[in-house]
Amino acid sequence: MTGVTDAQQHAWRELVMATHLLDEALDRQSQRDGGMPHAYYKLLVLLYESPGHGQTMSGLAAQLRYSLSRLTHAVTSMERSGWLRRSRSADDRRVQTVSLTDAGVTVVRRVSPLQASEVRSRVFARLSDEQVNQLAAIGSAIVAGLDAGPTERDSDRLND
Amino acid sequence: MTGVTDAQQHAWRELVMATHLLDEALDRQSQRDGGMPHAYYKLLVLLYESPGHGQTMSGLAAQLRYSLSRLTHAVTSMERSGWLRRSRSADDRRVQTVSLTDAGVTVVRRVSPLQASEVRSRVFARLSDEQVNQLAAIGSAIVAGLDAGPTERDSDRLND
DNA sequence: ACAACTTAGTTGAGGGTTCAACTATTCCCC
DNA sequence: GGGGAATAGTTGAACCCTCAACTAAGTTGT
Repeated sequence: MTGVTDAQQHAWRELVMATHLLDEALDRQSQRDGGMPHAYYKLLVLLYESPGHGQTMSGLAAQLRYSLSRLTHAVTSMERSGWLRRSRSADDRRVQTVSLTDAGVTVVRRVSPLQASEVRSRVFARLSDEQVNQLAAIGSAIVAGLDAGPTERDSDRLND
Repeated sequence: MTGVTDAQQHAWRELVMATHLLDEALDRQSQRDGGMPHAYYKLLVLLYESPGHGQTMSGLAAQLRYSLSRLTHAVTSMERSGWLRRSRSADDRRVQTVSLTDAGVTVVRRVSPLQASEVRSRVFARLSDEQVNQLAAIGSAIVAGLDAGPTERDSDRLND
């Protein structure tokens, strides 16, 4: 008795398909407009919104929920592309501070309106204001459920 | 004037984070319980639910919204793993029919309850019945907006 | 002050996905 | 019935991500 209702089953399938299509659409658009995967673009945007357009590797990884390894590969690649630069911190020499270059700032400013327009026309055009609020609530519940790794799976005390 | 409201912005960020965490969680779980990425598991499930546990490449690709190339690579890999088998159709020799092996059936039956339990405890445990219905509606609106590729992007007649 | 531990980040191998080019078969139709 | 065009699927290279092992620098306890 796994106890998943039909309504849950249906919602689940829609959700999984929606996330699949969303990921594809985002990647394709970031690739087309910015020449990078969406995961990289999110990193640029986060840097853009950070004080001084810069942050440490660990800080970025924590906010994006990327592994440090993934972030290292990403930063290495984007550094080659000229969008950002690394610099070792003076007081703690393990720490790398990553910051946007001018080219990085430029690309964010160029791509983000395109991204916004696409999001608006392909997603929000079909949702009522009420659904937008529902989506925010549901999204944050899902984030809460998935964030911070696998806890107890078998014991499962939450809902018996 | 990109015209994205604050509420939309907020909902968007929750949605993007939720899909990111969801993808990661699904992949990690499929990898742990079934030794394959979630995209592969979805393919097995679709085959499992198909008449005779079989379908053509194009049929699978269409229902999963995978490219044929992706599907070819996936099927090649899963054939090596022994979960499915290809066979060329007799009447149209371009067509490949893919079908589950006994091992494939077994792995679906073994993994799916684990998957369901995880989904229930990590996602649906935090959503009310009403939110489940809202999620289904929102998910299907998003699928509708993203399915069937980029149409007009600049003209954007839907909402002016 | 030295060893053990923790924190910050890197590396490389392995596997998955995309994209563009390609083969093979069937359809259309004149 | 033969020459395009469409359909079905494959291939290989490039790129991204994961995982496990690793280096380097700081922290702690004694």
